[in-house]
Amino acid sequence: MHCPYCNYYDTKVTDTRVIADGLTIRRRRECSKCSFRFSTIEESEILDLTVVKRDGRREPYNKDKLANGLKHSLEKRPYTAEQFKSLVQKIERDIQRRRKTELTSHEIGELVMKRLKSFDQIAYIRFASVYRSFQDVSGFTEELRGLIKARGLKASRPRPPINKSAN
Amino acid sequence: MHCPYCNYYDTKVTDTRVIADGLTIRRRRECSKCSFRFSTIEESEILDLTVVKRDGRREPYNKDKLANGLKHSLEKRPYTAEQFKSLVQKIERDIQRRRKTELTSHEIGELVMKRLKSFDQIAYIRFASVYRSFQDVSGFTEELRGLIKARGLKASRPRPPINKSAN
DNA sequence: AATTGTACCCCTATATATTGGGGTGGTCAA
DNA sequence: TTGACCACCCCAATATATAGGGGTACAATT
Repeated sequence: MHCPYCNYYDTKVTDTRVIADGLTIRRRRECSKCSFRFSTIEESEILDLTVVKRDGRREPYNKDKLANGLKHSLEKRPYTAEQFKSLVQKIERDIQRRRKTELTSHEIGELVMKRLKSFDQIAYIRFASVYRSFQDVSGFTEELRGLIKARGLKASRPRPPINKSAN
Repeated sequence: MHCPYCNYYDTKVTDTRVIADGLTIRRRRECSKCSFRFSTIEESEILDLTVVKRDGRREPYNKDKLANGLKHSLEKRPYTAEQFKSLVQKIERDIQRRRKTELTSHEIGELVMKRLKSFDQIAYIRFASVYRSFQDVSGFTEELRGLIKARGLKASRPRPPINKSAN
């Protein structure tokens, strides 16, 4: 990896730590030429997945689009950056567990809903009303009714930013 | 690094490629237990920098905040994801070249402006009007006058998404 | 005032990743 | 329809990173 300071092509690793539940590697690197030190992060990334949209168009999977959709549903809702990151990681893990090179945006939407439901119920309803409304209105209103009855529409408290074992 | 599929702690690298002008390493990994294959990305990350805000409060540097500020200035402006990423990388490189563990938000704002000026002049003006307005109004209006005269307020065309040599 | 967490630093033996070669299939643009 | 580009696949020799130890400093939290 190149040096961010002088752009020399060769840098060496001086320290390696596994962090965040083993999902991330943090390295400390040093430039072979100017000795500049810097940190790097290695993380899993979904690179070769094609998303098939409702109209049939296909496009490369894009983490930012997932994150933006989630942020939209979570607008003005209480959550920390760590909690959000963990949510995205869980959804991406669900995607990877499908072992597919193509997924429909609807399939991804279902995975998102599954995780959102236990993360923040208000966001879940917002998201679901977009992704499901035109498919099973009756089932969705049932769901809504159930939530209202059970919890009086209070959102579930976002969990503390602790990554427990796999989920 | 743990396996995203079965969460086993040990995965092995099967392939390594340096990409994006040497600023990024893409690895292909395989789980020692379930043989699941996945990709990872290693990138430079600024972890130990404290930002001193105008009111004196100090907080850890946060790439997302930088990105959000930029996106705000670039609202409705034409640019690609690659161009945006390259812009953020350049600014972070400028930050690293300062070799400081603390920077004021004003200093970061200056670095942002320097890069934004050649990226998109409309965004530059938007950003500058926030970061500079209360400090040197006369200098800023001079700047504006110059831009209007020289270019009739047309933004510079975002460059094609090619990363040339260091800058 | 004490504790937790994070980034950072250093060290060493062992195991692992890397580089460079060669190659496939798919998508996108010319 | 041809070429470019990207993610992916495989192999083998060499060089490099890793894990695990132990440690400092600082900030935020309790």
